[in-house]
Amino acid sequence: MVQGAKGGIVFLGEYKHTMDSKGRVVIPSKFRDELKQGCVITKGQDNCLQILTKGNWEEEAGKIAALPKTNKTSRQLMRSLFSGAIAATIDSSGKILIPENLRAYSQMNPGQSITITGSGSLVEIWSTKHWKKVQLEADKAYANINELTTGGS
Amino acid sequence: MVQGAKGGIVFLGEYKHTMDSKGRVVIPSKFRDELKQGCVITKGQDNCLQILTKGNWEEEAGKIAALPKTNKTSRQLMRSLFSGAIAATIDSSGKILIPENLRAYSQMNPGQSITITGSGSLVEIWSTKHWKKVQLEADKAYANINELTTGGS
DNA sequence: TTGCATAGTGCCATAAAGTGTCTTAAAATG
DNA sequence: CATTTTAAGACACTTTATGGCACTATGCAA
Repeated sequence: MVQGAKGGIVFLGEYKHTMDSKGRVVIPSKFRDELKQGCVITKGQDNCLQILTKGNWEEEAGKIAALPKTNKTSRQLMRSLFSGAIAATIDSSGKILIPENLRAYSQMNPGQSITITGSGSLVEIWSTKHWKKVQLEADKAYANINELTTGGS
Repeated sequence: MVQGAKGGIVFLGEYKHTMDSKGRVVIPSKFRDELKQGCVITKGQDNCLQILTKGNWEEEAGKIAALPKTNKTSRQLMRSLFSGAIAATIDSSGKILIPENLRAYSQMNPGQSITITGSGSLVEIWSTKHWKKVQLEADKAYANINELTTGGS
């Protein structure tokens, strides 16, 4: 809920771009203002990557970092979250570099099409090939939810 | 805990490097600034090595050293921690030497691939072979937690 | 002691990866 | 339709990773 504070749901839309030969992608101009003070890229569900604002990241990471290191599960959570994350900044032409391990995770390759989607409080990046599949499922789920919550606010 | 405060979560990402023929490894450039004033390498959990900043080491070691020496378990803990630790400095080309006893502990050999991961307040070094296993487990643990706390907060 | 073997250190050359910036073309805006 | 903004690709430049080589320090044996 805290993450809803200030400008919670700010990222909307779907954008198709191309990863350049060095593994960089252009961030849609509508997202840049929110992200330009710094952001963190993490591994998301279903092989996508997520871009979090600095604020959202700190909230998320803070929770995990506060866990006791003596506990094995805590250590695993830290390893998974922190090793799969990277701080990034948008360069003067609106691009960010996706590190090699995250490219591998999300199956993005230089020269290929990627899709960037706004997802409320965060941004997701997908290989376009993968996005198409996921989108179908998402639309289907949305139709179901609609039935369940008919008229829902 | 001090590490949770502000600059606590500074080490992020996953880097694959090679141990050179003399047992040295390159520290990823993103970690160097934080470590260049001196760091300590220790035996970590799960057969990894950890690199702590000087500050974190002193904090950690202080806690252990404060334990009652009359207690056998405390004495063992001290021996294990202090005998397995070594102060290190990053050389002019970004490398540190991993002493032979720590290489043995973590099963790293000259010429082989090692993986260096950021884990929030500390850095971990793994033989790549070993990391792959640990990473799977860690990701699984993270996915489980994520399901339970969907949406966070 | 001297010589030898081994471990550790420092530095350099090369190649690969990452970064910054510019140009052109396409798209959006008014 | 004119103007502005954005995406894509190209290129030069910088930084980083790796391997090699030479030098030093240390311990051991002859």
